Amino acid sequence: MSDAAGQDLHLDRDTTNCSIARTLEIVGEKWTILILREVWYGSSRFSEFERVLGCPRNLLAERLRMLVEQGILATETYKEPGARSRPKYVITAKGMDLVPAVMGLMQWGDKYRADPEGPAVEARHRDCGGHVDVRIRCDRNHDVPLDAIESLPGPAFRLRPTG
Amino acid sequence: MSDAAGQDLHLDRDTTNCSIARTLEIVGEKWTILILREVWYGSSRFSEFERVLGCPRNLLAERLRMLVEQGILATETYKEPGARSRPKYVITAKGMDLVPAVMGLMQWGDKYRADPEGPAVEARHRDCGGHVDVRIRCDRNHDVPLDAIESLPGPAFRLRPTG
DNA sequence: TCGCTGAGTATAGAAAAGTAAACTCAGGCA
DNA sequence: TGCCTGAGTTTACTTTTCTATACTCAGCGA
Repeated sequence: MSDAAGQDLHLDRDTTNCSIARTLEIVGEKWTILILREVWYGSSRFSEFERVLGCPRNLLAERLRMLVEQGILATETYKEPGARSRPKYVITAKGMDLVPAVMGLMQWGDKYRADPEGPAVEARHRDCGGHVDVRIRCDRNHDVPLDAIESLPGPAFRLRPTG
Repeated sequence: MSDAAGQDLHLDRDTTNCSIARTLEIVGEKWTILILREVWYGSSRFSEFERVLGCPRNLLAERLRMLVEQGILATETYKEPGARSRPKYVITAKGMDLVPAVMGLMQWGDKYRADPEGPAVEARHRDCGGHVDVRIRCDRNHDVPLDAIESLPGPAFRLRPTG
């Protein structure tokens, strides 16, 4: 964004260790974030995901497998009376850490793509009932406006191998 | 997340007006977020995107067209001395509002998928140099821990048409 | 032991998305 | 006039996703 960033994060940087791209490798496929949304809203069973998402079962199974493999969801078992034990999916701490990203998407949709009445779902602070939103802060506790964020090369910054 | 949310945001809700899904309709396709990342890091020209992303031109053209159509990017012209005017792409306020979502993805990648040395890019507060991160706050200015967020039906909440 | 149920797997055909490479087009300049 | 360049378009091919349906498998209860 800044001139400094523009100069330093230049066109020859190695983009293979980009944190954004690496996250998208895991959650960037269709359905994945929507599955997390449903977990977050309270679903945990295969049939629940299938019903509310209306997504193909083979893709659902594949995405769930990947999310478990990545430690974003974990499997537990549940047992309805008179039925055998079956697996269910619960979110892990690693999965919870995706909440800010997903809430960021939600906040943008609320602002630019909501129905005239407003959003379909509201996020609130359980303790005080206040409406929550996603903000950028710095470690000196300033609220950082979007245009005051500067992107600089970090410790793993590399140039692209020439060729 | 909460029991209340689990009860209310149930399996028969209408998911067609979900803000997360609607945002993903626009930025959920491959390359789109990476294009925004590059705009954010300072690129603006077709050839710059192509070079740093290594993505196919037809998709790049299509994604840029969509981002402009959605008002996330805008076209301007630039002119190198001795060359004719050509288009370039700049981010709009609507596009800047996607920064929290993208920084959320970045933050997760920094935490769980970074190289041993650390992240490739660091975001800082331009005014104080402090490292920035994405946080959830409520409108009474509490810092909201991820497990204290409650999702409730909003004004546009609807049940799915039965059938 | 038989049927039922939730949670999948298997498979096949159609549509959408992605990739690679060749081609176009406009205008400045030699 | 003809060449060069950035910014695309076109086309052909491959891969991924989607849809639909059929099938499996384990264990509880009748």
